[in-house]
Amino acid sequence: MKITIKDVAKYANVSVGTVSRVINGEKNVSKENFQKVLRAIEKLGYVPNTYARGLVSGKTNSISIVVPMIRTDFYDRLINSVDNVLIDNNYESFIFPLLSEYRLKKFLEKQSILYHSDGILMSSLPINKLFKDGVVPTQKPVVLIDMESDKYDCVYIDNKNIGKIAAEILLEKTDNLYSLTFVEPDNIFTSGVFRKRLEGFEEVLNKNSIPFSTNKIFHSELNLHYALTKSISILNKIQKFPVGFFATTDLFGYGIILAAKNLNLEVGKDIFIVGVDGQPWSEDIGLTTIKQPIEEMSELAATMLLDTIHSQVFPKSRKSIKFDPLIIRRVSA
Amino acid sequence: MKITIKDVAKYANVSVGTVSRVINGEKNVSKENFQKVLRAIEKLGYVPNTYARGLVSGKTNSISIVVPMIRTDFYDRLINSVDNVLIDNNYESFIFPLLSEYRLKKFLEKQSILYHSDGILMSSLPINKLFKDGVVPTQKPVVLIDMESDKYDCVYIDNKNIGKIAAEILLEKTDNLYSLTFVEPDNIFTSGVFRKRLEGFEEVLNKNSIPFSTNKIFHSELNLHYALTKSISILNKIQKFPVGFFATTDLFGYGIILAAKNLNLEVGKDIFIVGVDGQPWSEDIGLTTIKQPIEEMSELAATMLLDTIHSQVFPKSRKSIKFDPLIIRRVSA
DNA sequence: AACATCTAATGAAACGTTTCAATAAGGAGG
DNA sequence: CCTCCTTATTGAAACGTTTCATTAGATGTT
Repeated sequence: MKITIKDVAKYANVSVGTVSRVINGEKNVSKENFQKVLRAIEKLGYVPNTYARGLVSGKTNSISIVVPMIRTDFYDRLINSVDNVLIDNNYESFIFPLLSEYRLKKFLEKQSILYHSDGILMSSLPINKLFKDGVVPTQKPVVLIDMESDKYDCVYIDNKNIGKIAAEILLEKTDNLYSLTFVEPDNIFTSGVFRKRLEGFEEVLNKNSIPFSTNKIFHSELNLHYALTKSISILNKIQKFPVGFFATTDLFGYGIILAAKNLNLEVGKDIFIVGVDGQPWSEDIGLTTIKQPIEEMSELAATMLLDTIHSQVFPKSRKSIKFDPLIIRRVSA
Repeated sequence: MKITIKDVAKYANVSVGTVSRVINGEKNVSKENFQKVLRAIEKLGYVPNTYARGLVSGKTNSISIVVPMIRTDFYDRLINSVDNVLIDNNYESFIFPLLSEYRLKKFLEKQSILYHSDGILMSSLPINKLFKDGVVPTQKPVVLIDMESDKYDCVYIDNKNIGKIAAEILLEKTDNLYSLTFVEPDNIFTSGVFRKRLEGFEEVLNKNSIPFSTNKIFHSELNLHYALTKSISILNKIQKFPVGFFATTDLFGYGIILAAKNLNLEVGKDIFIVGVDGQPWSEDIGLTTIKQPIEEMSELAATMLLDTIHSQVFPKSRKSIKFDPLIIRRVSA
């Protein structure tokens, strides 16, 4: 049989209102009754019904985190950082990884369970491609991470700037420059970060009148196996050394380093490499990398979201917060 | 302003009961009224309130999927397969990756949102370590994937058997055998699959009186970088060839293959390798592997869970379903 | 002593659905 | 023409909370 708040009230010999106030940690409960209610809850094994709560209060003490996938370090760190903020505020999170076309379609509909939490945190998605006019189909507060929008609060890093920084670092060493990058399929999942990074890179080279055209840009899939194979074939073709590589993600930097070792090229002398992401293992392989402060960004975004949820003031002013990347120099450049 | 079922009823000039039946696809609605209601819903932008629904019906048309982490191919495939079953039944899924101690703690509590769906699908977790007496704190139906229990329906693969098969394959080639495996930390997240695989492997070797002790077992972390580095140092120490390796997961097989190529060893001649998982990329690198039929297992588990949810009969008979692994032979063994 | 203020507690209304008993209308079978 | 099903519809009860107006008593202020 189901235990309801009424059973608790009866057992503790108080009114349901009092039990409710105890559960929600509100004041105006005598110490004596507070204890009586706690004991009753414990004794009866009472668990508040989320649906009844949500129905009447409109609050659920939960938020939704929407991410394109969950197979990378990036989102792992993101989710953990958000959770850290939620703990302190007694919130829970639902994670919604898109993963497939089916899931995506579900999540675009306004009746999706995604929108039944108190707020939405969305990361690394092309909001303007996904939603008509870039508007998420909900009245609930929305905060974006690693995305830009003029309609919602957002916390992001300037990917173009990452490319610029990479160019500047590599130019200290050589102007014989190449890039290994990922061609994002032109689908609704992709936000174009790789393209933006490369744009920034090209911009600096152009400004310095250094020749850089499509024949200097190579492509890989997002796995080490492919990156390594590709890097070996690229390095075999290169005539002039030293050479510099902008790896638009650390993974590619890893592939290039492995290939270089395979071909007996000395990293930091014959070949210079700058990666992006600041993966923990980049240290082990001596990869110079440009790191995104994911933890800081995620925590700030979560805090902003909770603030908006709790705020009574409408409309709140929209904030757009840009973070600077962190440069981590190692032997590779 | 919020649009409720009453607004729809008024607009369509029918009763709320009729609107409810339309929403839920029940019969006994005239074609005319059906269309009128649909138009009203569209026009007013009505979205049913999940909380009101859950409160009165006790159903949510959603299930929870609990996984230890979400950064591997295994769970990616598992979730997609489950989703495929859910689509056909108009269900949605919530994914609960444990990820951190905090999340774990949350999910062990009986009031966790995890238990507010219609059923729970749990994968690859040490149920007896996590829950007292191996009992999940809910009355909702539970089905386990890649786990064994005498209390719940489960769909699993015999990991010990995987080790046995690996031994038999490698013994065709050589009895100079080693293993590269993962030492699962003795915490509440780990289910001991790696240990079981190795046990099966050792059992066959013992039966064949082949010397195999701890000095033949090497350990790696679960990332390619580590596996590769470790493999190189191992192969450098090995004197006698050919040599055979049981990689308790494909990832380690990959590391060994990369290391072998690095040291100019011919895979399939100087060195034999058997991996576990049947990752898609194992084909590209010619890795012989023992695959778990994740898709089949997951789909079956999801179907069983939905059956139990819809079943009126209690108690249902408990089922324990064991799958056989698939052997995929390639150049590496 | 009179009045205002604060704290603790109550009980009922409200939240937005589903479900169910009740009713009406139509058609089939005799 | 009567009875019995079947189909379509209604309106109200029920679900388990939170919230709010109300009350009562205790405390403080003039």
